Amino acid sequence: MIFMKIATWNVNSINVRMPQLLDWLAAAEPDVVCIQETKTVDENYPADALRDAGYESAFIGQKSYNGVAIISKFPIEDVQKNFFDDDDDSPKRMIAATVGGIRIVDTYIPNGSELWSDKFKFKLDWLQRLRAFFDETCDAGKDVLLCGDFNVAIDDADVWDPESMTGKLHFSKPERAAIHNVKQWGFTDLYRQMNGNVQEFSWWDYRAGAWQRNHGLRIDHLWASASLAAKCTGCWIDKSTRALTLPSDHAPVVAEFQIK
DNA sequence: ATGGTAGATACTCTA
Repeated sequence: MIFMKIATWNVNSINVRMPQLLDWLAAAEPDVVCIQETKTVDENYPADALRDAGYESAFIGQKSYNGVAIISKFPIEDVQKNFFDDDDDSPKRMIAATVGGIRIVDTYIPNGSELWSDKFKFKLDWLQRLRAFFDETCDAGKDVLLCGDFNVAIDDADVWDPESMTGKLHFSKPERAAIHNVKQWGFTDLYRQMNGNVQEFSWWDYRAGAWQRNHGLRIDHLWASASLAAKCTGCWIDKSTRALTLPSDHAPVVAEFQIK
């Protein structure tokens, strides 16, 4: 039997988080990690240090903001960076690649800022384009994995206080409808499939003691097509990194698959 | 059209 572990982690600056990332790679031994918010231009991406740790990289970054990477112990094939209708000035929020026969799409879905803002419109539009990307380039009958920082909580069990969160950013009707439309392409939420309706979070704001009070949200997700979901043997949130000094505000989420 | 903190860049924006 051959197992494959695939993780998603918003590291909030790959260069700041590099010591923690290397420690976590050694401890958790994932085969693939989809990384978000690298926050660095490609010239400063730590490809050599990751290669020394046993991981090849595909990455697309920019100054200060955004940036995504897929790192893997196995060969990375057929890399696509951003959508076809993006240009050089577009925020770097998507990278897709094939690893071990699985089409992996790593996304840093826009935060949206405020519900009345242009950035929120951009978030909804970006989610429409993500759905179109799957319609145009992927086969729902094959092994496809969508993962990343979705910046959307799906249901009540994904938020620390559903009542106070309803209608707020990350849990408003329009963004939940837009992410649901992406899911309708043919995805299964692996965390829910493997854990039922338990309440657990993947992100805690740096402010207001959110971590200490467990005021979190589950906004980091791994969604699989039917054939890939059937191979999943476990999915968990690794909260150990969030308790470290100077942590990312997001915890890694891991899924394990039996691929043979 | 809030304050709390963290990160990158250059003292403000984004999350």
